[in-house]
Amino acid sequence: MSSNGRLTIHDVASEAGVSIATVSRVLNGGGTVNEAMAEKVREAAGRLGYLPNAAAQGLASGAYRSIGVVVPDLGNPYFNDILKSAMTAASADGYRMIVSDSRGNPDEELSACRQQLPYVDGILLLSARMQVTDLQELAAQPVPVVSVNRKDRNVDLPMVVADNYSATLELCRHLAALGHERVVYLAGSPRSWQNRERWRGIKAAKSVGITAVTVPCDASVQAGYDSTDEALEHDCTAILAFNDLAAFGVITRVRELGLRVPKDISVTGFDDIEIARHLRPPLTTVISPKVQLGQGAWLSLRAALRGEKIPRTLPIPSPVVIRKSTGRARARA
Amino acid sequence: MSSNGRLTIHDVASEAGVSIATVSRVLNGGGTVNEAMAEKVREAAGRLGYLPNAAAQGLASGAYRSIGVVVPDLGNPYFNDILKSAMTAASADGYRMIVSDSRGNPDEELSACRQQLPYVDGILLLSARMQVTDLQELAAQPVPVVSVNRKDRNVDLPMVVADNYSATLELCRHLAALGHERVVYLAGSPRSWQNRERWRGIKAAKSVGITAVTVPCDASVQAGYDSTDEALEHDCTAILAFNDLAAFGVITRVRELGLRVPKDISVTGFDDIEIARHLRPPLTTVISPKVQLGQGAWLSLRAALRGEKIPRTLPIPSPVVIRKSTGRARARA
DNA sequence: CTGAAAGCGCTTACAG
DNA sequence: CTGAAAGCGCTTACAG
Repeated sequence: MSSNGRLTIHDVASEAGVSIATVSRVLNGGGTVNEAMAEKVREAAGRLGYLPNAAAQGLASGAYRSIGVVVPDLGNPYFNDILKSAMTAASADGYRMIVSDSRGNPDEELSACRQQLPYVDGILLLSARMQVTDLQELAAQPVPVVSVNRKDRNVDLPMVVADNYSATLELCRHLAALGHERVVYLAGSPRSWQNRERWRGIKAAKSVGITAVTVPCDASVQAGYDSTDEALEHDCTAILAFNDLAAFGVITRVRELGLRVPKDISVTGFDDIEIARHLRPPLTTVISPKVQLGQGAWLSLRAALRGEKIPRTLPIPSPVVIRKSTGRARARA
Repeated sequence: MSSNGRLTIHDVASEAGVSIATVSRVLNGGGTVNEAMAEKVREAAGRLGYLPNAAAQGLASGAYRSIGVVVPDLGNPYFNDILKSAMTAASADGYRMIVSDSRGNPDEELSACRQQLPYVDGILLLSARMQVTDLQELAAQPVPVVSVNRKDRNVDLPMVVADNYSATLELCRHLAALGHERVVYLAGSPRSWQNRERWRGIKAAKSVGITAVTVPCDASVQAGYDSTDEALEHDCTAILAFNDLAAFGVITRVRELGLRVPKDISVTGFDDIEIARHLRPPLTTVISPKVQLGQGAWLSLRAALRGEKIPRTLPIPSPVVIRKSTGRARARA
């Protein structure tokens, strides 16, 4: 046993009376080993409770079996659900995850990636907010990187994205069919690709007769609550919130003002988090395919690690869920 | 540059015309180095964009600068908030985190810890559900482990815990003062230490005249919703939900049944997540000190890494927040 | 102050 | 089939 009290491959080797090379072969399935010997090794390893040092394995083999994940905000359930799904898939393949929180800061995002590069096999980038040139820098280095929910035509990286644009356009079609013409979009962060895509979808809805204005907001209940008064000044019949949390805030405030949802005003969210269907009225929203995004991200990264050819963009559909927070447009003032 | 395309310390050394030992000293501040030489090294490292391989550093120095974190459910915002807070503190000290999700499974919890042991400097265990004997096994090995929100008198581990017992007792005192006598506790997982502590607090409230029965529930909106009918059969005047999400479900269901909160029945939660104050009525709950738990966990672990003596238990107060979902008890049937 | 060398715990050609 | 040895990219006594 080494001085710091942890077992090494030498302990197992001497316990089993074989060389460390044999121990390594038995435990990793490399080469062929005499079955009796193999059994002795397994037995010794089991008795001692030996587990190989991953850092040493990585160094020796050149494969660390670990991937770095950079997240804008670990406190946001949306990212956590994607992270969880990716982690489940990755750990089934024997990979562990080193997680960094960039606190929504583009610089920290890049520096976290750079730091991880020398000792991970690949990197998963969730909703990257860094500059295009920084993304290009990452695309140029030898460690595979997969970008989730951020697409850029000028970046050569596998990109797994929810189809925010089509989803939002679909949401608008639903509103148009209910007679809505003038809506307000409560926007998320301008650095967020998803926010830009949603706004693009809303603008495209002009083709179905929807005119929209933007009011700055954010991805929280409080932000939705706070932005509602300004939204209502625009004499709209529907408010499209950046996400479900903000929509929750909108509904709370709208009711405080004595208005009814959806009779006086329709409200929509985005993501379909658990509480969406429990709100009163239940929220019309868009299902953000978090599980598929996480799995797709891992599958893309794994393919890249194996040197397989993969499509540059993997768009994942985001279906609209119509509930009770949207209804026929009232006549405007 | 090595064959896999990543820079090594040798690249920097030859670029700067010095030995790798000198590069190491300059970059780590070990020993004294001639300033002109040091400048050349820094310049070369900067120009090449060199970053040391953490696995190699860990192997050579015996300190991996990484800690393992085992979480029951990465999809639960409660754990994420603690994780985020601990990560912020740890990364300020130069430590990274390897995160494992045990999916609420005690066996996976233990095996995740065992796997991490050979290549991390310490382990953070959130709301461990494993058996006492397994915890004892972890306490016995050389890598420091800190347990968050799980206390056991028979385990010799630093334990950072929210004072669930006192908080729940306090919550009951508040209800007693409003005339409540008979309440229902919608319980969380029986494997959860926090659940057991909350129930202990409620039982202790017998001293202030509160009688309670337990109805099985869980930590989600849906579970709260589903358990409400059974709770109401117990002819109580207040329902104490395991957490805020469940309380949300309770309120939704109670209103569907035509009852008013708090006029007909009082409802409380636990955690004070963001939506708690946005519910109608705003929820009386308990602040779960997630930030302090995360920070406290890191400080304890850091102290252990430094070999400092630390108190075995660090209890963190959980203040009650009284809002509008609790009111005077109605006369019972 | 600086460098050559040993060593961290593994894997993997290379001999035999 | 098995072991001795080189090497992964670093750090750190040890000489000088």
